[in-house]
Amino acid sequence: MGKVTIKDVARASGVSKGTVDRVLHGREGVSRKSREKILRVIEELGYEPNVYASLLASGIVRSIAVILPEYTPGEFWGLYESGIAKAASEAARLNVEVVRVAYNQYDIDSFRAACREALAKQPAGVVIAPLFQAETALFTAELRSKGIPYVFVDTKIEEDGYLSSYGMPMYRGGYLCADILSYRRPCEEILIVRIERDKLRQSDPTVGRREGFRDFIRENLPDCTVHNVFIDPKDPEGVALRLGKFFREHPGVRHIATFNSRIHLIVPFLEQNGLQDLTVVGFDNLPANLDALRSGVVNALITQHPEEQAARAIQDLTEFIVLKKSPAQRDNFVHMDILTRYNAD
Amino acid sequence: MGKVTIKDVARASGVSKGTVDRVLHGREGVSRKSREKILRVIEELGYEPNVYASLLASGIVRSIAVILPEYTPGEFWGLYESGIAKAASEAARLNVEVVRVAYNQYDIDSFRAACREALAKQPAGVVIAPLFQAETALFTAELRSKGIPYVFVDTKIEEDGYLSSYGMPMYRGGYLCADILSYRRPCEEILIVRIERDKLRQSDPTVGRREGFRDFIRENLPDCTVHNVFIDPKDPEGVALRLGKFFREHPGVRHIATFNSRIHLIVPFLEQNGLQDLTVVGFDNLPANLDALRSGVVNALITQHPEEQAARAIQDLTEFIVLKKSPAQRDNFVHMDILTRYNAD
DNA sequence: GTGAAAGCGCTAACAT
DNA sequence: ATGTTAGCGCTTTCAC
Repeated sequence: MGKVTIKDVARASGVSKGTVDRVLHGREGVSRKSREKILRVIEELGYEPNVYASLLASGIVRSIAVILPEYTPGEFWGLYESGIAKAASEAARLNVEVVRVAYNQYDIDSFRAACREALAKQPAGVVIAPLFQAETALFTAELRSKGIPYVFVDTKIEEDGYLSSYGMPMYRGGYLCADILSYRRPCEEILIVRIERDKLRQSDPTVGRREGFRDFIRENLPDCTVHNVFIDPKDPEGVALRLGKFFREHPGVRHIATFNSRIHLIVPFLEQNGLQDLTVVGFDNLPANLDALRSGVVNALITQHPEEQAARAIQDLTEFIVLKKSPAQRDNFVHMDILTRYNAD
Repeated sequence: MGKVTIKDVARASGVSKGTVDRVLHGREGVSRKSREKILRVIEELGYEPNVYASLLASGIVRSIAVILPEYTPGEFWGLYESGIAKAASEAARLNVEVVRVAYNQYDIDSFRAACREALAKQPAGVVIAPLFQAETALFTAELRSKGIPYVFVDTKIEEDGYLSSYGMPMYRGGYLCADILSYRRPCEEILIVRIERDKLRQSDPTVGRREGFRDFIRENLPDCTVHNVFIDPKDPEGVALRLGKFFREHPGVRHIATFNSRIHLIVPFLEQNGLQDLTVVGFDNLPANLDALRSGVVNALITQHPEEQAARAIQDLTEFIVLKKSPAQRDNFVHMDILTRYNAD
């Protein structure tokens, strides 16, 4: 059972292992007669090749291109790294290497260039965070035409050719955010802090959260007013100025949320102005966010698990590429965790 | 990166591969000095052993015991076979063999004996369908004390030591069954056909379905009467007699369901008595059930995917045993499919 | 066309 | 206590 080797096939066919290998890989230079005989024997004996031994001997290395936004240390996209590293070392055992391609998430040309660059590496598979939807659709069409499998992380786009997808349910995340925010005390006004530059991006990944948030408010706190303030991450002074102005005009606001990972950006302002009696909720376990959680400035963080997304994306691709095994589940929503200062560690 | 081999470690340590292998496996006969040097080099070089090469060379074979109820051809538990076979051939590539242990699902002593038998095979892992709950708890406690991982299929028991579990959401299945049954036309009376002998079993796996069914009726068809008829699968004539009696007493009944896989047992009776204008719903895609679906006697089947459960259970165990990889998800509910004559094939 | 031989990373039996 | 060797199942040169 399953223990038939190439040697057995060779012996039973009256040829050498080399010849069997040739027909196994459909290579030239085997007589019609031998080929047929060998094929018959394979059938009879129920021979199945051992992928692992094959990989070991051939040394064929395939690569998976991982296309993600570039980041500076401490930013959201950096959270994927540990998962990528872990999965990469597993994949290495199967002769699959992981190559990184980064793009500027605010520059579509950079995204296009990243796609070209990835393709140039002749990957056997691609992991991609599709921040530019239309552009991604063009790229995946090309991947499909080349027969290259791909998986989405962070979000997916509406199409049907991907191997699997990993992401967080955005709408529910926003809904949950509103729930947590209003849980501790009644809220009549909420401040949403948003990123100025996100307006530039074709697809703002936080729209789903915004909708979920809005629906929760509509259903549960119809009298609550939601304010927006836009800030620029690169301009800390500007952040302080805008928030200062806002709180002078709206001194009664006691609830703040962000729909992105940047809640930490407002921490200095809150600390410097002694604004302690607030309820502050954000997303993602960036080191800076966790610090703010521990110090009590931020009350709760909703986290997805980017490292898990990355690891499983790479794993799915690796297994598909070398073992031809399809993932157990195609669309995967990672679970959300709610972190407070009491379970931050 | 990840490409450091035992040879590299040997060279850098100034010893032979053999010695490196010895420390890698904590075997005797290495000088303190060499051991420390080698350990240091392993650390520095970031050496990680290649499991696949190791397996290939050692030829160590581990086994997984699969403990399921025995069955005769065409019965429910036979549906697991194809999944077991498939997973077994995959596992074989990793030197894991699957051994079967069967028990009589109506005889607790037989179940106990099966557990003993499985244990005697010194398995590296166990797959089990826990039809006897209390008895299973005792067995898994023993597995835990021996450090043997196990996974549940079909149902799980309430404890916390299993590696993963696969099953169908019983309650929802029953709820769905009632929905489908009452979909086509109003129903005032329903006949549930049950198995006489299931009373004997300590845990009837269909109770969950019965509850879901009952709740649907209560919520949506409060005026509907539910009848029960008990039959003995081994006594076809008795089946006909009991059903005949029932329909003489309740000629208005137009809806029939089972909560187990045995809907096919009532097909001969329905055919022989020309009872065509009924709505009949059952569970599981047994060959006999599919035939009844195609011929129109049964209107719908709700199917779980036993073969998928088995395959994934074995896969989880194999990966855990040889690669130390934990399953992506611990509790898994397989999806339910609704089969009618139009999508039976 | 085909066989023989070496080698992939690792293990295990046998030397020394 | 350590090195050498053969071999796991398969691939890949290199002969013939």
